[in-house]
Amino acid sequence: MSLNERSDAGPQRRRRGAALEGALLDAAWAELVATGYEAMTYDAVAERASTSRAVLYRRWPSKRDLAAAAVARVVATIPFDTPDTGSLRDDVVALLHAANDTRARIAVQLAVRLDGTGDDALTLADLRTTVAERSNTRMITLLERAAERGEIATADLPRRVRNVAFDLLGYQILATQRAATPAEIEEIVDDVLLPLLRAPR
Amino acid sequence: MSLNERSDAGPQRRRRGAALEGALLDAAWAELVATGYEAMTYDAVAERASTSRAVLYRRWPSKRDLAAAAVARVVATIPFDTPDTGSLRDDVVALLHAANDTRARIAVQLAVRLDGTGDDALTLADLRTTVAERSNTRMITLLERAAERGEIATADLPRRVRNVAFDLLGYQILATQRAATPAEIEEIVDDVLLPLLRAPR
DNA sequence: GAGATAGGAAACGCAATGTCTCTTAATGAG
DNA sequence: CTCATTAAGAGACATTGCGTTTCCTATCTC
Repeated sequence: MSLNERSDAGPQRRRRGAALEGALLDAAWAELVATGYEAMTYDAVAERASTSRAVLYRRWPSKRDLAAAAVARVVATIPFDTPDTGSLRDDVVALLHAANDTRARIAVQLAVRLDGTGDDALTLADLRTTVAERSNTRMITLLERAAERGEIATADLPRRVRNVAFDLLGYQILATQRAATPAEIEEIVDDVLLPLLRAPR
Repeated sequence: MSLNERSDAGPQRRRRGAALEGALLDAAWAELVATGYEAMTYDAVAERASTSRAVLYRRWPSKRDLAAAAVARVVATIPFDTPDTGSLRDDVVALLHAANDTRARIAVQLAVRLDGTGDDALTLADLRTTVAERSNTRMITLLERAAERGEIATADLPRRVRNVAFDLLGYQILATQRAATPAEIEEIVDDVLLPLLRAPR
């Protein structure tokens, strides 16, 4: 007969500080993934985190604050390495696949949904800026490598051009409410980005 | 002492049928514009339309249905003519300006937000398809004219290329939660679309 | 006129939000 | 170790919006 130590363990201990906050945001994230933003409730998050709603309200005065904090924390964990395949096409395809990750997708969808005004708008602007800057710097690196290899004439391109692949992926995700398929990613790169980069200027 | 005829007028008359439905959707649209989807309530719409919530529920069983119907009705009123300026660049800029209209913007934002499943997903898919098809057919016309004028080599282009301007505009609107500026529209056309159309294939 | 339909009003129940009070676990200082 | 402070967790309460139902009666057709 097995002895379940967990259910017979000593009295429950209260979490405090960072450990508690981590557990709260984990629960909020799990609820977002499981049911979406619309259906997420303070009650559900509190129950999932084994806490009371007052604990949540003490930190995040609104549902959007809580959701934004949960997503911001998860976005920071996305492995967003800079690929180096030796070919620009394959580099960008790999980078777009990383951006197609569930975490990034939910972040994009949420950022668009929460068109906040007031204090929380700063959090959302930060979230969008963070995602944009991370993709932007990596795209610049890929373009510079390609220029060095002679694949493209120059890496000195308008911002619109540098961003076009990510913007199209972002729109794809938002318009379809699902992750992009590998074929869709290749379309973006093969039909739009590569011809655009090779266009005479 | 003034006599206020309106308050002393005969008994209020009930609206019926199409007249009532128009008034309901007008009110829903006004509420969407004034406060956004999140803050829109059945109570507010009913009050704005001087009706009861039951009247709304008899037609639209959920908030999203009501919002979608209001937006679909307004989208149909957008003057979405096909420009003919004699220059592809100016044609596309004009077309993007039309798509930047408040009505279209709110439609795009709402379509993305209401990631429906079940019966109402059809309404939303229709809304997205309607907007996409209208822009798509006009873009094809502009491209064909440009090819005839010799501005571009061919109008026979991948779907991704034909759609790139509208996709980028859509993403611009969603990412910033505001209408695109004229400069942003020109960027899309001058930095991305035109070079892409002239790229060798 | 009668009968059918549906608009409008009011009431009800439920769930989620938002708030408050109280008990007590947990931590740090002395 | 004790004591004081902080805040976690529980529970209760009020409000609001959603969703529904019932009833009265305006409106239309025959």
